Amino acid sequence: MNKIKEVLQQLQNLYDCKDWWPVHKNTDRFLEVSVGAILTQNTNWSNVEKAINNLIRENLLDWEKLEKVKITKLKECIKPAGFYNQKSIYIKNFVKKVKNLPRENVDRKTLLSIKGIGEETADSILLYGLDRPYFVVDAYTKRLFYRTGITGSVNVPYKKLQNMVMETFPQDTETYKLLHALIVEHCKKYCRKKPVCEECSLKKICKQNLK
DNA sequence: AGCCAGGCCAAGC
DNA sequence: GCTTGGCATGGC
Repeated sequence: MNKIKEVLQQLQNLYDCKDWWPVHKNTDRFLEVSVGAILTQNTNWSNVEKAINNLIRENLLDWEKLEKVKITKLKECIKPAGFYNQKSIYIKNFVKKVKNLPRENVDRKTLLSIKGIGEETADSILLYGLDRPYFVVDAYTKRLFYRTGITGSVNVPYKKLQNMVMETFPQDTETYKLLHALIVEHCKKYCRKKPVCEECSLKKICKQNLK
């Protein structure tokens, strides 16, 4: 039997996740998701929220405004999200490249050509900002897949993990949003860096338990 | 008081 | 191609 199906189906039985990338009302979803995806690189979401709220308060969550705003001002706003020197440049790079592109022309390759946007950030933007069917692989995914025995190493290349999911499940945006949400939910609660295996519902099927 | 969080890039093998 | 170090804040 397929381990990846077993684990993810189990998660579906456990959690009731909704459409989950948080966005504010009356904002450009594509822009807000993109900025959020950059800001959340190796960063806790609560810090990202502070940064996004600063941007909204300063009326800067807007393509034109972001392009024109002084870098020092941008840094000030996003400071709570950490790594603000590089992230401010990443946001500028993104806005400059994408602002005048028709959205149907924004594809994975385009995003990856922007300095500051790697595979996970690109796929997050595509899935949550543009409703394109790309499964997002993150640190949680790698960790969960490794510990449960879906993969044999923590260091499986991004594309390989993504393909595993995309070949196993329907190529459908709602499916990929749900699966990612389930993984995050479970890993935040149980499959943390320091795992809480005793209370974990995957205990019976997880490789960790067989040791 | 450390450790951790929804990565990415550049430099060095 | 793969590994390593640097980047920064706020919450627990």
